[in-house]
Amino acid sequence: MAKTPQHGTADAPRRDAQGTRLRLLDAACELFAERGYERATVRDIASRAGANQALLFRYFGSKKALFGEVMARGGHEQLRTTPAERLFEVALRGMLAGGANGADRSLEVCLRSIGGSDEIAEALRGLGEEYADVLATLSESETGDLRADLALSWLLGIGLMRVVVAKEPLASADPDTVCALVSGALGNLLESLPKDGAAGRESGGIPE
Amino acid sequence: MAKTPQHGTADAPRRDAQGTRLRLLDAACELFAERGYERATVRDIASRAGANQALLFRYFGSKKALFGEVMARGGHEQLRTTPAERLFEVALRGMLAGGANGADRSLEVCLRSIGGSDEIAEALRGLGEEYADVLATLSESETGDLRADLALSWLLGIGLMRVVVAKEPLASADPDTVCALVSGALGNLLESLPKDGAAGRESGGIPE
DNA sequence: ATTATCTATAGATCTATAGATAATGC
DNA sequence: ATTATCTATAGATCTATAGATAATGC
Repeated sequence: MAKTPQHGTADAPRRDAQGTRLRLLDAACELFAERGYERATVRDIASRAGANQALLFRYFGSKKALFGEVMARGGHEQLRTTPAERLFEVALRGMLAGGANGADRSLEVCLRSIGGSDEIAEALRGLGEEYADVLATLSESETGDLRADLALSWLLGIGLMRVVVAKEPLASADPDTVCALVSGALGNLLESLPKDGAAGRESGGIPE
Repeated sequence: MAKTPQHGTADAPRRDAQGTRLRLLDAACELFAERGYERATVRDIASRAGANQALLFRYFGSKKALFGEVMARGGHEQLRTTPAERLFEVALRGMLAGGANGADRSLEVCLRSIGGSDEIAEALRGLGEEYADVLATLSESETGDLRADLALSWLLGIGLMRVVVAKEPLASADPDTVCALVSGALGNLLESLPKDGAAGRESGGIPE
């Protein structure tokens, strides 16, 4: 029983500040997504990271600061790398997958943390702002911003009922089926351009 | 300063167990809706009710039991008194009003309390079950139950973004505008009956 | 005498910090 | 010697309870 390595990887040094920091960040991301901000205690997080609880404060300062780093880390690559017209479906599929692959769990983390503190609501508002801004470009309507908010609301509501509340049959529904139903209903909302192509538009439509 | 009545109503007796119980229930309903289950402490609730904190336990046993009574009290009259085809709009308008009139705040309370404990998620699942069951009767599709869940998800997502997160422009949007946009997009989802009236249906449609 | 109300406090968490311990690098 | 890690605990909440106090009804 001598030399038992406390950490998962085989060749990790016994004292590795950067490694411990990263494991804490990973553990926090998981636990925040599983239980939300409030219910994931710093001791739980440190325990899952195989680290001492005091190190969490040494490396991040406070639990809130750790939450901030978790939210910032996902980096919202999804937002930057996904073209606007595909963003909704990609985000929806990520939510339906529930972090199975390397999906961005930022929205999920927010959903589970709602009501915890005002900072959490602000974090979700900020994240929602970014998504809605992109979605708003899809609609040329005067109410494009509102339509984008409504689309985002649906996305989050589905995540809430499926992932957090586990309402059946939605919780076990096939992602393709859900996507098809939602996309169909949402088509009319986001693409305000009449499909029959009313005359008078200056820039010609770019066919796919 | 003698004889200062501690309670709001003028002619209330100084010792009134039933009255105190009711004030506690009202205060709990308000505070749960404002802050969610976790952040509304028993001392806050007792304070708003103008009662001693110990009475809350005497009359309800525990904070969870009080929450249960609050959720049960609304009685979901909305569910019983509203015809299925109007339920979605009525519930949506209630959510958009945010308890301004005597609207049922049960869904709002749930939304703000999500993530607090498993019992809360169960409460929302149970309430969602009742709403979804009614909404499912609107669709004759094979996926009617799923469609109902998706409609309910949208309703809750809108409540989440508007009431809890306060995302603009949704938070300040005109209820009529929101209703029109959502109803328009949802029409295709819930009423699976083809509008062009495919032949072969046994019961004749009842015209409005 | 009954019982609605109040005081005081137990007991369980949870975040955060101060200071001790021990593994590494020079 | 430096610094990653650990121990112990302060300090702040919050739910819940035991027992004292005081307003009502007979």
